Amino acid sequence: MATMYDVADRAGLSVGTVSRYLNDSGYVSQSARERIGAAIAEVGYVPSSAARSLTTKRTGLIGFVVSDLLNPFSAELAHGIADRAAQRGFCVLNSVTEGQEDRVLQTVRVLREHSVDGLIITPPETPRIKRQLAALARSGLPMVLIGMQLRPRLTDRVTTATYEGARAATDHLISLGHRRIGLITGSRRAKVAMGRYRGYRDALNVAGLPLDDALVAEVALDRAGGSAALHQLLTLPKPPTAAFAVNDAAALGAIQYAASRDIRVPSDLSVVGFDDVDLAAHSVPPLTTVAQPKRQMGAVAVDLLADRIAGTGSSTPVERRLECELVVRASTAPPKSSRGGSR
Amino acid sequence: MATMYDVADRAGLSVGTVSRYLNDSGYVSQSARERIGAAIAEVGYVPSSAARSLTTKRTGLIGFVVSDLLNPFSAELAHGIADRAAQRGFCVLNSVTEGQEDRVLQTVRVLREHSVDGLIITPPETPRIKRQLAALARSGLPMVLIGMQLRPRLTDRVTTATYEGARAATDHLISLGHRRIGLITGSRRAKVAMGRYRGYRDALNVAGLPLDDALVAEVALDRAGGSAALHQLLTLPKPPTAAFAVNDAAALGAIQYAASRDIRVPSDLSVVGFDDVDLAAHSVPPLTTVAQPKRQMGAVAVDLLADRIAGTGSSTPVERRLECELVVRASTAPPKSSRGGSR
DNA sequence: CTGTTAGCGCTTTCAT
DNA sequence: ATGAAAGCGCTAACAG
Repeated sequence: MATMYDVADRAGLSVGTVSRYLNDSGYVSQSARERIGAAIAEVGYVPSSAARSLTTKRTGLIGFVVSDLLNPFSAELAHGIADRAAQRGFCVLNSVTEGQEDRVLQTVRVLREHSVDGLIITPPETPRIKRQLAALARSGLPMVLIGMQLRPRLTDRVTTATYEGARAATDHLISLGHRRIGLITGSRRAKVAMGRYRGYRDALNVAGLPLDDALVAEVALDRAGGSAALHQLLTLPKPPTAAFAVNDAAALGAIQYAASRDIRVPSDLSVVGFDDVDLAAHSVPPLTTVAQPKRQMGAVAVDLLADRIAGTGSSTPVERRLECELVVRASTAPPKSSRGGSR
Repeated sequence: MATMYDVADRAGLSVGTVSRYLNDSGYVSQSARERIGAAIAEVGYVPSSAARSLTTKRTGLIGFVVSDLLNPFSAELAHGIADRAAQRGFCVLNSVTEGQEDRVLQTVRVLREHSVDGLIITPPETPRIKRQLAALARSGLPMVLIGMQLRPRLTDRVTTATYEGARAATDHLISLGHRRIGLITGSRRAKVAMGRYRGYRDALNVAGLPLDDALVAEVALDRAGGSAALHQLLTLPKPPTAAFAVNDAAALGAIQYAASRDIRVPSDLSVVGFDDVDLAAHSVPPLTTVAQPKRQMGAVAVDLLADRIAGTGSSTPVERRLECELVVRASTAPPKSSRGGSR
């Protein structure tokens, strides 16, 4: 493997000059540039990142810690991260933790041994992890969290406006003319579902609609749960004409249940989901849902991290909140009873 | 950041001893071990990978070049790779090329600049890429290809037994009692489809069934193509009672077409796909299909690569061929005319 | 069993 | 505008 010395020799110059040429630092005459360029090509020189980082203290590597890349959400995130990272001259090391506490910790150690310049993490929110992450942040390792919050804010963070997303979803149903709207959620007390619940509640409030506890079904947020929830909602004395599920899996489960009962979606019942997983576009009917800007979240995370690494950027932790987008597809329509909906 | 010298000082020993301790090479007395262990903890020492790889010429990094991580196939592959890599002490740098020739080349350069110890690649098979890859292989960079073949065999490779998979799929249909089985494929001449076509043909042959050219529909391998193909097959004077599509997208398209024509799958028509994409398990009805052992492919690729990097392993390129598995779900059944099928 | 020392390939003053 | 030389932190060979 050719080194800088080979290039320097071939060009009849010194390594210092070659180095300056490579890094665009200091002066290099035109003739030198040309000779160096030629020499590099001739000897097939490839810089050694190891040697470089030994002196610069930077590796150009960033780590992305995520529970699972099969999940389309994380996969999109990873893409967003990788793309922007490449633009900014970084390579990304993704590591998968399957949501296991010890794997998070272990993976972070491995990443540190590889001297990553920074970390992007979407971690399970366990106390132990939070503690470890806090320690890491204090140690000065640049990092940005996606979604999670750290006790005293010590790192940059990117989140999405799920509250607003949930409101938009509910508003959409309301503007279609629905007056009884079911909510399919996990525990209302769970942090993740919190914002979505509030969005639903406030949308109802603002529209002057009553908040009926019977219309809130708390279930497991998967297909089976969604099915069960809809069953529960439809056996109510006054069943809803629409349902908002706080994730797509549950929404899809609800649609499935409806199909099995010969309830037509959207003519008999409107359904809205949340997340925009890719199945959502292919369900029958295609699901109206709230999309999080996954790609952009990744890009923003990288920007935050890169600035932090470069020493640019605010001295205090930054928080970037990204908008969600309501994607209207075919699972929502005005209720039967009120043809024409609003307006 | 503490260095090995700090540790050595603290322990009252020399860096040589500390290094041996860290690498389990050479002798280190028990008392030394203890003091070093303590010293490391006290100063919070973390080895510098840069310095290490500068001397060892190894980074512990491997690159995975793939067109797209959103695709569940690649995602699974990536998981398989990452898991096994971690076990064998490697970290993986995945880079996405979106199937673009120049991005493959560029990404490989970036990876080389980061001094990866080896590469795992699933590339688009263009001549230019093949040439570049061949050059790379000759340069001595350990690499393993997944799927693709290089002209004179220069690298390790992992493939799957698609021929056998296609035979199994066809045999399944035959054993169910089907006698007229349509094939939905891309160009029979295309390399990828070749093995699958042959598997279909040979299964028919062995069963003593005629190979009817009219039953082979060559179309684009997507949903629309699958739809069109089925339309074509069903307007035949003697339409088939089953169809084998060489990928799931086409199979799903066929099922969709059937649904639109009120043809019941599987009672009126059996359909088999190939790939086992995750939609396959969720289609209506769930699709019988041939699964490739994606996870295992990744693991095997890493093993091959790691051996190559370690200098272990055969001196000539190795090829590992993995079995496919027929996943029987609900899109196949005996034909109406022959209740009970075989036996 | 342990210490010494020469690089590894590059960046970065400091001279020139 | 360019060259010389001192490290960066570690491993490996060699001496002891």
